Amino acid sequence: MSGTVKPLTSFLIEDILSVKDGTRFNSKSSLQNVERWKEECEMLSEQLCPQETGFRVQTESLDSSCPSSSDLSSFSSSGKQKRSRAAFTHLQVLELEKKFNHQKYLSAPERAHLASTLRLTETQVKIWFQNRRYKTKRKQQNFEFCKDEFKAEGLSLREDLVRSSLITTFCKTYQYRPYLWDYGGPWGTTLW
DNA sequence: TGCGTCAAGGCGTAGA
DNA sequence: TCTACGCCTTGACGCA
Repeated sequence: MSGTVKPLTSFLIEDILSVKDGTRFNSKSSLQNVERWKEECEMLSEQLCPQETGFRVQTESLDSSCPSSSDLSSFSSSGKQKRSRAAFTHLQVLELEKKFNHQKYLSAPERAHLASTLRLTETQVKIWFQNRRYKTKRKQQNFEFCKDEFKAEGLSLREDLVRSSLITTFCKTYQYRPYLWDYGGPWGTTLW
């Protein structure tokens, strides 16, 4: 795992989802990211799946930015091995998200299959799902917390969430749990 | 440069 | 004992 193989770009889950829903992430940078991501996906699709439309995953298309074990040779100045952080490609995340939308847990064979399809290790897929479940849970908890707080203040939730500037200040207080402002996600319909 | 995000590390727990 | 999980933290990275 190393940083020698750089991903095409950085991106956010929001970037992917805001392609479908351009109204939610309308900041300048978000739009730029979306455009950039669309271009990259189109490029990849053309490159790798010339006869197919959309963003179908093919094994060949997932030349992961996931570092190989041979890249583990980066060391810090102290001689300690530098910790690396793999950055999955857009398509990998897209497929993982799609799978997660259908099932929150994978069996071993399913995980193995998904891992080989996406050219990731089974551990990476396992950890991704683990982190994803935790992220969703935190988001849910955060929402419940905010909801309770607003109820306590006598505000009707959805309208006032939009209207009131209180939401800004309130949730800044809880910015250490950023997931509330993530996209709707698999359980997003229960949130928004 | 501070901050947010996220893959991965680490620890405790449960089930087979 | 092994494996996978939840929970929380760490460290790398990109952005404003």
